[in-house]
Amino acid sequence: MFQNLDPLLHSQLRLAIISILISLEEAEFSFLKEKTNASSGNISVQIEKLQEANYIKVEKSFKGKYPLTKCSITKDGIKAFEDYIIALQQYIKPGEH
Amino acid sequence: MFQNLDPLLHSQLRLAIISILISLEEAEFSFLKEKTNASSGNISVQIEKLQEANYIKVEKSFKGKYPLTKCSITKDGIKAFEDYIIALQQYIKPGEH
DNA sequence: TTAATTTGGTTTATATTATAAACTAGATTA
DNA sequence: TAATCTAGTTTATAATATAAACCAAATTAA
Repeated sequence: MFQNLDPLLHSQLRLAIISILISLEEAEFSFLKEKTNASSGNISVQIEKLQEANYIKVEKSFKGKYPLTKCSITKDGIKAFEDYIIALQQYIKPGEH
Repeated sequence: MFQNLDPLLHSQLRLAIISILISLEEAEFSFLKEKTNASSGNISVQIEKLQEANYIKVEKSFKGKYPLTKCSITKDGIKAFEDYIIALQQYIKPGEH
């Protein structure tokens, strides 16, 4: 009846991150932070979780002298996001029970 | 950019409960348990939380000799569910960032 | 008739998550 | 050279979800 909702995506902040990355080539740490209004610490932790699951790729470099973290979504991430949306439909579409 | 997702509804089990109740006059404890595949304990706790928030109404009576718990959604619950869905659109609709 | 099982739950404990606070390392500005 | 800023990470705490244990009464089975 109700499919499970991928717990990795069923989190406000991680869902927002994936939602941004799905329509962008890549995004910087600070960009994600600004768009999501999350704290650095929270973003840092959630990015790591998404990376561990191979939903996103994280590249660390330098912009001039400052560290720079760029994130992009992976194939697995796209798949997971699509699956999540499909599962979610069952919860938010009325009249299916 | 991203609206907050009501944390009371952004939970797989509570969302499933509300999703069922939105299209039904009322539902029994055991019905909700069966449809959601959750444990009694989990259902019990989540029903209480939804009730505390006044998202659902809980009526306790007896069916013959056994206790019977019936749940139904309230106006507040309907409003919260609708708001949740609207907020959620921003996360799952592509190309809005 | 009494022991085991079932119904319909609640309470409590534990595991998982999310969030906030503190911290790091180096760069910049005053 | 002291304070502040960038760009984060690590650690601690609070909140949540889930599982396990428990309860009272009813039923069934030996």
